[in-house]
Order: sequence, then C-alpha cells, then structure tokens
Amino acid sequence: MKKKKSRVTSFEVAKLAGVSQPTVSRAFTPGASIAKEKRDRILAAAKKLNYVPNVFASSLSSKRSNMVAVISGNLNNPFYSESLQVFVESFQRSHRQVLAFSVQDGHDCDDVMMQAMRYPVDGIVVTSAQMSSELVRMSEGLGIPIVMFNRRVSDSELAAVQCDNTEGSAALGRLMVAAGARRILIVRGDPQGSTSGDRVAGFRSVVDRTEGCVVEEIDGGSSYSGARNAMIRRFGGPAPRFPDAIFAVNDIMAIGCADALREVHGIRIPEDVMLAGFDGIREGQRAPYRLTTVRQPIERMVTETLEMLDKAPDEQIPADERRRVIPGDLIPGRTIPGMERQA
Amino acid sequence: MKKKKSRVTSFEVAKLAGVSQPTVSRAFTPGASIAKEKRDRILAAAKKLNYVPNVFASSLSSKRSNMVAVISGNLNNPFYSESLQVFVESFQRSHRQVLAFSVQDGHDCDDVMMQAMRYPVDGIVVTSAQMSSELVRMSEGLGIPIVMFNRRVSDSELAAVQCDNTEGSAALGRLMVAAGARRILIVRGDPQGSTSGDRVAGFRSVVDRTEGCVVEEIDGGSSYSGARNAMIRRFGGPAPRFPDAIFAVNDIMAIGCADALREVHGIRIPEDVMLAGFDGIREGQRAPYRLTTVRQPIERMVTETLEMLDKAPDEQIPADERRRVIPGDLIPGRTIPGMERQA
DNA sequence: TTGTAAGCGTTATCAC
DNA sequence: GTGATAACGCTTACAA
Repeated sequence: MKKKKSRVTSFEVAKLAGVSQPTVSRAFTPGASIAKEKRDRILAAAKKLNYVPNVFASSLSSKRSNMVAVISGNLNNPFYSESLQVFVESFQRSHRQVLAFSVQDGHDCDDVMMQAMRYPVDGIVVTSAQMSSELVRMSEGLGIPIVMFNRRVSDSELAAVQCDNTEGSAALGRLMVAAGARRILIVRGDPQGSTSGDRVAGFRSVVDRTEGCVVEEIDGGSSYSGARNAMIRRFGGPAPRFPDAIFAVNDIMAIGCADALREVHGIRIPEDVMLAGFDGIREGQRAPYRLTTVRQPIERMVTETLEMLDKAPDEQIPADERRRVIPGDLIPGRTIPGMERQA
Repeated sequence: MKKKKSRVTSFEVAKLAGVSQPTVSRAFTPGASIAKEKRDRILAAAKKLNYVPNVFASSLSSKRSNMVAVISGNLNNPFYSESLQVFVESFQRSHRQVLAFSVQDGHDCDDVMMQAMRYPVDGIVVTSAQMSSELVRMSEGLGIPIVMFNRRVSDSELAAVQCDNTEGSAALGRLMVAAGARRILIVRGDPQGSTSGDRVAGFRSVVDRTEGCVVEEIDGGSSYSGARNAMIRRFGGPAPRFPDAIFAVNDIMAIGCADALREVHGIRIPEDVMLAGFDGIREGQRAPYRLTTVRQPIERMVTETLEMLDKAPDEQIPADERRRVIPGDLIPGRTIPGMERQA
C-alpha cells in the first residue's frame, strides 16, 4: 500500500477564489451563512479544481460521520439482500452511507464488529449472528448505538427491532392444524439464533397442545441447499413416510423443501404435504411457489431501526421502547389448503 | 444531528499505560517496532478503556482509507446481490471495507458518485448505471481509481471488468438456431446499458444471419416483474402466436418470462417455447427453471477488479489491460432442447 | 525502542 | 458575513 496522490484541499480552492479556507467550508455547508456571490465563486473554483470536501476530515472535527455499519447475514438469503437494499436506499435518502459487512451464517460477529467499531460510525445495525457479551459491553463503552435487526440478544438490554416471530409462527401453526395437519415436520434455521428459536417456539405453542399432533424437528441450515439436502436425507430411504405439513422457519428453506419434495419425491404441495415459510421474500410469492408465509414488514422495520439510531446517542432509550416487535403480515399463498377466503 | 459523546483516544490510553501517545499508535500497528512488554501493557489499558483506533483519523494522516465504494444496481436482482456478497467477503478478507451505494435501474449514478467521492476511498466499483463524462473527468482529477464491473463506458478509457457478453450471447443464439428456432423474441434490459446492448448484439450476430430467422425485440425492464408484464402484454391478445424461442438478456428476466408463460399462458418450456437467459444466478438453476444460460464468473471478475484497484494509483494501467473481458461459462440447463450431451 | 513535534483536511469558536 | 486560530485523533518524521 502506498500513499495516494493527495487530493485538492479547501486551501487551494480558497486561494483560487480569493477567500479564506473556512469560507470554502461554509460554501459546502447547507444553511451556513455566506454571501451568495462568494458561494458561487467558490463552487466554480471547486469545480475547476475537482475539489470535493473530504468526509473523513470533516467527520474528525464535526464528530459526525453520517456512516452506519450494517452487518448482514449471507446476502444469498434474499431476506438479507432485500433488507440491505432497503437500508441502503433509506440511508442514501438521508445522505448517510452504509458500510457493509457480512457474517457467515452461524458464525459470531465479534471480529466483524471489531472492524466496524474502528469507524466512527453513527450506529451499527446487526442483522445476523451472535455477539459475545464482551462485545456488547465494549460497544456500550464506545457509545455507538447498536440495533439488532430481526434478532435479539436475550440477556442484554440491546435495542432490537423484530417482527413478531412468535405470533406469526403461531398463526401458521393454527392454519396447518385447521387444515388437518397432525404429523408435522419443523425445519429449523440457525439453532443458536433467536429468530429460529422464537419461530419454532411460537409454532410449537400451537401444535404441541393440539391433540394428536406429532412433531419432529430437523436442521435446515438456514439456506436453500441446507433445507433441500435435509429433505433428501430425511426422505431418502425406501418408502419414506411424509408428514402432513412442513414448517420451515424461513422462506428460502421452504423453497428448498418445495423444490426437493416436488422434484426428487414427486410430492404435490399442498395436496400431499402442506408447507409454510416465514419472511415473505419476493421469490416465495412467485408462480412456482406462492408460499403461505408471514411477511416481515421490512420497510417499517428499517424505519424503526433508523428512529432508534437517531435517538440522541447519550440518552438511554427507555427499556420498554428498546425492543420493538412489529406484527408480520400473513400471506395466504397456496401451500396450505383452505386459505383462499383469507386473502 | 448533535455531537456524539467523544470516544476514548490514544492519549488517554497512553496516560493509563504510562507511555507516549505515538507508542499507543505503534501498539496497534502490525509490524511496528515496540517492546513486547509495552505493547501488552498498552493493549491491556486499551481494553480496560474500550479503546479502538479511529480509522478516520488514521486515514487522514496515513492517506490510506482501506475503504472501497461499491455502487450496485438494485439488489433485488440476484446478480447484484451475489456480486455484492462476493465483494464484501473479498474485501473483508483483506481488511478493507465496502461502502455500499445503490442506484435505481436505468438511472445515472452521478449523484451517488458524488457522494462516494467525498470519501477518500481507495477505489470505486460501479456495477450499474450510466455515468456522465463530466463525472469521469472529475474522478480522474481526484485520482480515485474507478472500475466498471459488468459494464463499460464506450467513449472513455475507464477500466472495466466484464464477462464476454457478445460471445456468450452468440453461443446461446447458435444453440437456439441449432435446436430449430426461427421465430425469436429478444427481451432487452436497460436500453442505455452496455451490457444489454452487447448481449443483444452478440445474439443477433448469429440469428440475423441465419436464413429464415425472424427476430423481434421488446423491453423487459431488467427486472422480474418487468419481463413478466412484458410477456403478459405481448401475448395478452386473443390467440397469440408464440415465438419458437425467447432470449432474455438476463436470468431474472428469463425467470419472469418463464413464470408468465407457464402460469398465464400454459406454455411448456422448452417443448413449446425455448428460453435462455444470462448471468447464471443461483435461482435460475433451481428445479423449476434449470435455465440454459451463461454464467458470469463472479469470483474471478471480483478478483480481477481487486487487482485493477490495487494497481499503483498513480501509474496508468496500460490501455490494453484496462478492459478485461472474461469468458462466461455455458450452463446447458434444460430450457433449450438437445443440451444434454453438452453437459 | 521511544518521545517530541509537525502535519493530515476539515469544522467550531470567536472576534471583527 | 468573514477571517484567524484552535481543535479533531491519528501517523510520520526526527531526535534522543
């Protein structure tokens, strides 16, 4: 790594425009008090010299970086890429930038958090993975607001925005039971993650107390291929007995299940096996799937996340506002029978 | 926006550890000359105070930011989210960070580029959208290396990494012709974009010179829904006549076409209509589609992009190395008949 | 190896 | 409205 040729500074612009350097700064500060005539002259000089203010320097003195770190799970899960897209758009609208990080599914994000904390970001959004309690402590010491997105950390007071995973999954459970499902298979996601856990718990809160229900859980690895392979393994033997219904804790796994069941085993959905997912990703609503699922209201969740980040950093957010649980939208879809009237 | 509570600085750590401030800096600089004993003492003090070095400040004095801006098209196109994932992973591995921007399909990216250039990033990767020549000039003046990814700017000398769109599309054209297609429909992407243009040109270079070929072009808006709606509009009338084959210039549109044709019109693929896409996104290779397509070798393209960014910024890259065209991989798929032996 | 002093390019402060 | 001048938190000489 070698030094880059240094760029044009405000001093050079000031000289060319015949003003002082701070005046150049004012010309680039919306709402600063500066004579229109001077401003124009400065902007012209800046353009001629290819000058743009250096955000790092301005951040250093103003203590504002306008940068937010977003730590995502694997973007090959459309839920994360859809969310990231919304984050980037929203932040861009408010002239803030997203510093993007990614964490492998199932891994903790301490390393990446450490990277992120070296930047004087205005906040960190974590959409995935576990954090050590030490990291939590450290970030609190640093005074960088952290918001968990689609996640919570049970033993901490960390701010979190999530969909109502418990109730959403319970609703899906009720639908399946009402449609006659009794032998039920749950395809888990990351066993460490709060999201998968909450969804499984919400779903089981319904089916476990239903007379005659037999419930089995398997791991689907949180991914398309993980779920697909899980299906193939689970039903690979001779004359496998299929359940009445499968609840995959997210859509991408539900899609993996659907593809495997239909292609490898010739199963019809929902005639032979019902299926439900969670998240409401676009892909799941396309013609080959039309998943019965619960949509996470990403836009609203992102908005609430921004609000929490914007809260005055020093002031503590009251405990009861620190965890926002937003109801999901039930999408009837076509993978549980009898949903037509619900639409 | 109010000032954030300022974080712990190296001065405070220095005081606690009983050393000078630059020594603290050395403790955090890999390979700096510092006594092991002091380093340990400093790291302990830092941990106690929750100190982490401020990247902005260090960048200001070292002229290295370790940040790269990536300007993507809409991440709801899986090609872009797959690419971004690879960029983020690759950069993270080399301890660099990605500043993520997004540009709406079909819009120019001047605004966003301006935002990005305020950061002293080590480079800018543009995976989408048009740039004004003024912007190009400006970025050259700024000395920030720019690499176009999956794109080129015809009248400029901008560095570009792309898949061989022309040859890949020509190959698909040859396959279709060999399979007997004569009435052919091309679904364009962004009419302004070089990518769509190159693919259409490559494809037409084959079919236009084939005896008896009738070729039509329509716009698919570069998106799933755009292509889907285009199909519905185009074949919405009474007793529509379908072409022998459809070439969508990217996979996400091919998928939109497939869904519309199958669901709305009851068309079988490839029995009634052949179909091909371009990009090789994961989704296109799943059970419901198994698209015949050309895969862009994203990993390799990203690697080459990093290489170009790493070239000493001052030195010019020789003109003939400034545009890297990488061959794509033909994926036989199942949407053009007679591909089995190709696999 | 370590400390001192001088930047890096801005914004903030405070006179004028 | 504008200009000096002092931060901001770090790295890089340079001296010790």
